[in-house]
Amino acid sequence: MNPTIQDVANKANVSIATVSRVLNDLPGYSEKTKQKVLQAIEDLGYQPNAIARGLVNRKTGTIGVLFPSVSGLLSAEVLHGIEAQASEEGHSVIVCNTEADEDKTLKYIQLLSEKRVDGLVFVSEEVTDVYYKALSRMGVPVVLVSTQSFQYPLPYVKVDDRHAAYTATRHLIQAGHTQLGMISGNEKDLIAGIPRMEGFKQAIMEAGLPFQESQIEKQLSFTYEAGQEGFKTLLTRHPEMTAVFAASDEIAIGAFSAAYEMGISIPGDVSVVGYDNLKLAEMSVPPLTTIAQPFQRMGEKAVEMVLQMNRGKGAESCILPHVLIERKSVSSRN
Amino acid sequence: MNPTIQDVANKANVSIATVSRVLNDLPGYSEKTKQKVLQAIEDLGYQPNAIARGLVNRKTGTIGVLFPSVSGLLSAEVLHGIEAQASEEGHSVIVCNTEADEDKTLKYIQLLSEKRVDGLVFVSEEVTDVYYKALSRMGVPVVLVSTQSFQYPLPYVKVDDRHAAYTATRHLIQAGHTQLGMISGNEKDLIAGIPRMEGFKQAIMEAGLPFQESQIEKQLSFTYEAGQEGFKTLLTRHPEMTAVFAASDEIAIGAFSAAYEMGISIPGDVSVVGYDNLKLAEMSVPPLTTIAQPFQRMGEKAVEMVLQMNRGKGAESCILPHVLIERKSVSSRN
DNA sequence: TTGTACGCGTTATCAG
DNA sequence: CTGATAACGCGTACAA
Repeated sequence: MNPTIQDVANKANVSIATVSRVLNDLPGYSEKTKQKVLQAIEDLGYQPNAIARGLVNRKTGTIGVLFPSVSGLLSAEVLHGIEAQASEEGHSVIVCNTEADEDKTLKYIQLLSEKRVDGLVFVSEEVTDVYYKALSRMGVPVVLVSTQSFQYPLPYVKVDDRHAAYTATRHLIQAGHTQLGMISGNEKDLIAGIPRMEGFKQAIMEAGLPFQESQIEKQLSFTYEAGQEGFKTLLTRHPEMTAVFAASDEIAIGAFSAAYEMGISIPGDVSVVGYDNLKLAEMSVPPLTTIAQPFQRMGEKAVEMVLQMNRGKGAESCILPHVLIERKSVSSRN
Repeated sequence: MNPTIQDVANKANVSIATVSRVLNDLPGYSEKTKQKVLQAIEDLGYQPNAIARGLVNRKTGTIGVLFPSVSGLLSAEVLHGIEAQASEEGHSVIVCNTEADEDKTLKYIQLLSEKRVDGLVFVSEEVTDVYYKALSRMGVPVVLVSTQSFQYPLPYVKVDDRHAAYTATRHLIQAGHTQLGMISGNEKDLIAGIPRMEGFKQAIMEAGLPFQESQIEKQLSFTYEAGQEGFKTLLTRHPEMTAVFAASDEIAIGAFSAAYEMGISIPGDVSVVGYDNLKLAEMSVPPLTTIAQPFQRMGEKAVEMVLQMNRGKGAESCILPHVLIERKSVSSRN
């Protein structure tokens, strides 16, 4: 049905070896035969079969990506970067939505392994030992995005969460706020939970401001609903509060909604700074001041690393810089 | 390196044919040998090579998806549905970001063709004749999502844009509004542009309300910025306006922002209904009343159709139902 | 410069 | 019930 390299060879009156040569432009044929071959390819509408090619080369030109949630605003941006860089380097990407479920994740790793992907990117999820075992059995490069493993030597790309949280909090302090609160996501989360709380605390301590645990409202997730909930309980507990650091943009926007219901003006009564810089952040009223994570760049970098690794070179983990994006949700008290 | 079916056969003292049989549970072997084989597979940690399998079966278990933008909120939801259904049916999906660029799109079609995907899903983009030519050369099922082709017989899945716009507008009218406006996206867009404008007009006519073209503000895109811009010019042109239908949620949220700047209260002064029902819509202040497109279901349906088609059966296009989601951005004048 | 022939890992046909 | 063996489409030493 689809013409094969053999058909091309016949039509051009050469051997398949020669066709293969011009296809991969290797040396070893005259200009004249090259033209004949090219012509035959054109005439037949020949398209090389990447499957057959993959079988012999042991390279599929495909990398797999594991997301805990593909519909998350965040994943979409990381995926964008991954796809761009992969395409740039002539690879394609297979997306997998694990829903943070162990069975599903394991099944996907198995699947990607059978499909012989050249490497994979593991996003925003903790690497448990079962995962690691499955991953290392594949024998292909793996790089982590927006997460990291303390037990296993997997290279990662992320921002410095603690530092970023520090930056956010410091911004609030420099604007003259002294009564600060934080709405945190999951406090069990070793990556996005704890470090951000520590950064918050550190900034406060350094400024010589008083600190007590009740200033941090610990929610279970980083969602909009958590933000609504968290803002309410935080402000009833500490009515004097004048600024809050939200551990994610979604939380921040949830806080906006709660504030609106409570008749609290932002940034008039209380200032808010978020974390992530999703599209959302520029579309809110008021536009959200937030810490930008370079999601797209993170995706790109991860792919670069994977590809570099299976060129034989090792790859070092990297911490990408975060940036504070000033918009309209913080007011100055100076 | 990776154990092959041959290794398993050796270890179990059987032929590769037998191993293949138990692998694909075909009939023809005793329980005893089955156990031996299974044991060998277990011991070796054997994983079938999907590439080799694909070569002989002429089926890769992979489908390709073409998006004009992967980072769009909308694409993320469609992708979610696609991935879910594909995974459900044992397939994986390769994502491609065309950026609505012809060259890129063509290159991707070529790539997917070489990778011998079993079918593909084409999202939110017009099927030009070059595309169609490339597509049909592949000889695999193609289904359109959120778009449709008038020239070519490609099955699609979408909502009835005209009807949905009608529903939205009618909702405004039934709430007692008589001075309606619309912020439209690209008026050249045969799918998302024109039909929605027609639906808007139709609802107004049917209600016996006066209509003039200036009630529709035509923007170039469906973005947030278009919404900001559009709302301003629309309301300066028609200060008497009390309700507006936005051709997308992003436009609606942009309108919220503009309204805020202009000191116009929503829904106090003017009511707004959006279109899409993105995550965004529930997170805005006030929460946005909007037309829900079942994006996830659309993605699912599309892969169902693709898979069904390469089982030999044809697939009919389908119009999925839209639903009006009432939230807080519309006030009643009755 | 060009062609032959083997191998990549499976499935499927056919003979035992 | 089981085992050779021919495809599948391509890359590549090796020979010519």
